[in-house]
Amino acid sequence: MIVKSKQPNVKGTVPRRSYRQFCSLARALDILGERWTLLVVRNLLLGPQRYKDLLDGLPGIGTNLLARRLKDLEQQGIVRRRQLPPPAGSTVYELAELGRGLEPAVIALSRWGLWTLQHPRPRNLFRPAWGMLAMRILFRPEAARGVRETYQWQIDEEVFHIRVDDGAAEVQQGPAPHPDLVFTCDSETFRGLAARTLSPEDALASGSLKFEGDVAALAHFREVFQPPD
Amino acid sequence: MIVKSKQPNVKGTVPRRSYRQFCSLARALDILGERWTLLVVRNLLLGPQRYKDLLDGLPGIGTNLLARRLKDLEQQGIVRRRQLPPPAGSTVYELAELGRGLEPAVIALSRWGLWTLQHPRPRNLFRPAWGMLAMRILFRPEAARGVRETYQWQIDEEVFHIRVDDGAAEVQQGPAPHPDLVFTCDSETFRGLAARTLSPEDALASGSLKFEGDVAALAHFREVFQPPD
DNA sequence: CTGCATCCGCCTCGATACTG
DNA sequence: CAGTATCGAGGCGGATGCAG
Repeated sequence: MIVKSKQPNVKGTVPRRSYRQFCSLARALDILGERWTLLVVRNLLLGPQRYKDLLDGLPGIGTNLLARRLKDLEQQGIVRRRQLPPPAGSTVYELAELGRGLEPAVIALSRWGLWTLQHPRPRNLFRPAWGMLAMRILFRPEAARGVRETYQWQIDEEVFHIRVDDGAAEVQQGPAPHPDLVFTCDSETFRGLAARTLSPEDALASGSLKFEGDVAALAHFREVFQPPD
Repeated sequence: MIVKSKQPNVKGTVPRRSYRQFCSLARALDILGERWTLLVVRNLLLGPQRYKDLLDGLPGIGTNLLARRLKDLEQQGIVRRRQLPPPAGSTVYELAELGRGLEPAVIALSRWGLWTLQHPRPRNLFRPAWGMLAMRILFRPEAARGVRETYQWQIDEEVFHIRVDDGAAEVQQGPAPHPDLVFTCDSETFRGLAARTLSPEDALASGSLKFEGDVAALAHFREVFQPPD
């Protein structure tokens, strides 16, 4: 005789599959362990996104699956659905407190995965937003003591900024009010920088990477975002 | 026309499902994101395990799935298969360098998941080994400066130890040579301690938790393994 | 056009049985 | 003890439908 461990599957109240272990890792994976879930969180770490933005930023996800993940994440209190004020009026998804608390875990997993970028797969896509995650990985809090600067990155048509404030760093999409430094490059160059297969020196020397701003700020940036070698 | 992105699926050389993104998080999840994989790593973080130990420590996993996960993890260089020297002679699985590098990510995810233990699910199982993971989470490096002690935990029939060495902590299964402190309790008590629904004071007062050793070491332990509140 | 819902084929998962 | 073989159920991926 087969005993169903799940409820009769009332539509909308599906009791998610669970490891049924009293363990914080297992419980975390009950919530985040399904396919695409952590990648949705990754994309939302840069700021609120519309449904369409998420679809574009998650190439390969099915539109149905994205909808389901967002619904689950919202129900779990990780993601919040919000209407932008007029005249925009569009709905955006953003991380709730619980979701923002995932940053350390996302960073830790990404840092572990850094080695894989040395062995690139043939047909892998790249988005500048994912490269900004690498910036978050390379950030060294102890080297940022006393530093209070904002760095802006313009990669092709996309803009991001990093706000460093004395040991803390925040990476967000969009321009910053008064950046101390503005970098400009194309997506290909940024890809190399993020994967550390292209050194900043070479990129600056070849002109594929340009910067505008104080030279002292550039020195700070290079000091603060250094690989742990 | 439908283009198959995968190879003809030759047995043994299956090209694993991939997000196909040039992103360290996506690549990490290509390797670790499938069901049970990180839980296998969690169990191996406490030391080498036989196949049977892993099956017991991962209730709910199918034996076929465990075999497949171990094979994949070994091929990825995360897990190593090793024969114990005679007279034991049994095969054990242990983490390779790459696998040991996963500890920060596992800790980070577990720490995020700690809040879930306040809302226990009805039929969730518990193993002392999972509680030792909580110990690793509660460890505060800055409070362990200058501390160089070993704490042993005897939970029902299982034994673990924690070696603290000036800002670093290592949690392993089995007894320690010369522990500075030995705790003894049953699984139920330990579960409450790990979930922080039972305070050490109450446990010691009620006698469900006993300790043997130096009182100064007990003070150190309490200082070093404190919640971040 | 955005923001989903529905449908369908395939592949992974989970449970059990079985073998060296 | 240490796995392999088998098979049904369900999650996933891709295409398409549809309402605001």
